[in-house]
Amino acid sequence: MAYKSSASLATSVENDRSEWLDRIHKGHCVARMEALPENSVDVIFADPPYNLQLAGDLTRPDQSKVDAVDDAWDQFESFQAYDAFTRAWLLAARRVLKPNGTIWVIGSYHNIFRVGAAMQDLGFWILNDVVWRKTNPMPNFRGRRFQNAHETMIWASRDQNAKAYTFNYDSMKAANDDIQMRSDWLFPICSGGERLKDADGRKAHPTQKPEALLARVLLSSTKPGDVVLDPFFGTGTTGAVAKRLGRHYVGIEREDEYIEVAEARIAAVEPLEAHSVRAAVSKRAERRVPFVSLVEAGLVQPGAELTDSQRRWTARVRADGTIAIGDDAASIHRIGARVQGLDTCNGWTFWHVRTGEALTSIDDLRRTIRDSLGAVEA
Amino acid sequence: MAYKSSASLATSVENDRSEWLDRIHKGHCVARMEALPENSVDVIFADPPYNLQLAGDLTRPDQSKVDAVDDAWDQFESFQAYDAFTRAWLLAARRVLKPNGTIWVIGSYHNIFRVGAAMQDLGFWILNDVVWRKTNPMPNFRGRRFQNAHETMIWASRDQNAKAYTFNYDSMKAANDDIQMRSDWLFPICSGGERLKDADGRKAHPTQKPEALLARVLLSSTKPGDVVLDPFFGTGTTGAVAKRLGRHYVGIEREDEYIEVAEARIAAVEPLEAHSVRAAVSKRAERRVPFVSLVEAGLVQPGAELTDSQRRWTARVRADGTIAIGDDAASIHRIGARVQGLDTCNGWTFWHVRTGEALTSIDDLRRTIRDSLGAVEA
DNA sequence: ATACTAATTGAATCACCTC
DNA sequence: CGAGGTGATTCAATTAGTA
Repeated sequence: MAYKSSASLATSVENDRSEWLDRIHKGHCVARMEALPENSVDVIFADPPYNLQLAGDLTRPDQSKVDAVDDAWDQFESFQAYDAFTRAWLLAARRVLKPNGTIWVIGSYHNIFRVGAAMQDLGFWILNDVVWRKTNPMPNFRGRRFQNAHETMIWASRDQNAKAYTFNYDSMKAANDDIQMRSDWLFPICSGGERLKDADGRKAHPTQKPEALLARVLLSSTKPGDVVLDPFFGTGTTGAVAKRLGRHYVGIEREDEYIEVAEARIAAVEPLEAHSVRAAVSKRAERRVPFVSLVEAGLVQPGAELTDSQRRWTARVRADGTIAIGDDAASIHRIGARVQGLDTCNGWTFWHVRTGEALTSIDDLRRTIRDSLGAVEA
Repeated sequence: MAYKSSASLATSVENDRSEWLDRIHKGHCVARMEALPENSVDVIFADPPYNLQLAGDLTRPDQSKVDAVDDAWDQFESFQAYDAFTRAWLLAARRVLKPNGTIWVIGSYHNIFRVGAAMQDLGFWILNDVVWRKTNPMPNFRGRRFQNAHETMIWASRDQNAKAYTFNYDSMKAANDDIQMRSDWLFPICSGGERLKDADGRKAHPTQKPEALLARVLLSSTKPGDVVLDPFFGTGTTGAVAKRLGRHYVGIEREDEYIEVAEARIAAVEPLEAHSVRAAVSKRAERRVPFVSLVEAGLVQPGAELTDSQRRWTARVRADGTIAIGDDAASIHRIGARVQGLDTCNGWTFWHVRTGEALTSIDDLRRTIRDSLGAVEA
């Protein structure tokens, strides 16, 4: 154990938890983690650079420029350089983790596959991958891909054989209307009053995470009094939520600017009373069911005819969930509007399918789907 | 091209698509893909095995077998073997893919991170990761983890610079009630009548995917008549959906048992009519109509005034199809950009003509021209 | 103050054709 | 093959501005 035989500072931090607990440590994550005592941390939450590799500028349809994450800390020369960085901090993280500790790492498709593979290579044992579905993600402005509407978190134990890690199954289930908590979570992105701003009103950090996300992470996998380490502390969301929930935090951050914001933020946090440290689960969103789901579910066949309640117009259903009159194909709403010469139309109530002599509104068919979805957040 | 100089079978399959198209090829996926002509496939859908204990599927680079064992070192060994297997089939897949082709790979947290990292290492360029959220996933019986309620698909182009891959943005958006399709999709798992059973009533394949999932994959990223390859064909979901949607399929499968089921299944599929399976037309694909055509058609008179929707600026139409403010004449786009102080502007949507008190966008006039052209051509 | 409308913004790997 | 012109493209929330 390199640590025990090293400098007096290291010995002192090991002997006196107050010297390194509930504090932000300035410096590089690897060096600072190496200075912490091994087997000392219950949970790690890590939000490492995503290595976005953005090329040119991107403008919205109104020609305004998208504020890209172009900070120096997100730039790597190559995948190899990113992998080396990833392995280095994961190794240092594993050393400070208790044998029954767990680690969360969040990322996007740009980096999460490399991170996940490195975690497996280093001996971490993946317990779940958890998808953060954003209620309000940024659109895809050029229409060249699917809207990138989620990020991925990997939750892993230190070792394959660690069986005594903390998972508060019952509180997760209770918080989720007595249905076990799924691996896909729905939260808004961090904005509004929660989003930290600098003196000029600009966002203090480009990638601040919502507190609700961190709260569910900590409520699911830590106990009150546990030690939570965040090696990419930023503006301190992990620390703020940990303090509020009665957990200890350890933050590591390189940028003075972020540290300053985080210190003030955490100082203002009032810990909840012990008995009220419970899950705050967002209310279930209303289920939106797109028309294509009716086709996919077989409730409406491709090629079937839709008609309005007066049987004045008919349109034909296509496999991709559009409907067509002749070669004019678009959504149920657009076609409904077009035949009536209107700007808008609620296709759900306008269009019907024939069932024998009678007509059934496709809105009624949608109800069938909604009922079958049951507890799943749409 | 190694292929062209190889055996006569290979030459014949290259020369005659009917010898390898809409067929199931029995054998190992790598060997069978190597026997297909390069640059011949539009889209690949791959559902590779991810049971790390499946020794039979895993071979070292030298093709020697790996013993599946479960202590830590051998776990590492089997990761190595799994990576070698993954790289081998991905390389073979990349060779048969057209330059603007795309590939879908589905997996769970057991394997998807290794697969994704390998794809990036081999030069594939990730376009999206798409989450399949299951409406009815298997519960976590021991209550030691979150319910594993999703799987992950990676969608990638063959090369970083491939910009002309197929993505039916407008189809996806129209099918989703005119909101762009997100990266998280909600579908039930494959069960009930869709789930194929053997003579004893047991499921014919352990990981049969729902047809609705494949339908959205193919409707989003292929055109009618495209060639879809599935190197882990199983019971042929990809083939059945491809045939139904008017796409060609190529299946590769090792097990006779699965091939038999798949053949019968696909034979029973009735293709939808052509008009039901076309993608919604995108504006990008529409015939280009230059502004001067509106002048030539008499829809806009030389000397007429154009104005923006707020009536802030006006420009005068000239007989040559340019527009002018004072002596400053240029295209509808250049002048639109100039008055707004922007780099670019879509003059079609920016400029309007006065019709009495109201304004009509010149884009609407263009539609008139396009409609009349369509009548001539169609 | 209140209600409505307009503007802003968020981890983004975001054209294509012709000359 | 590179330069330059044409022209396609956004969802949910918050915040600012206006009546």
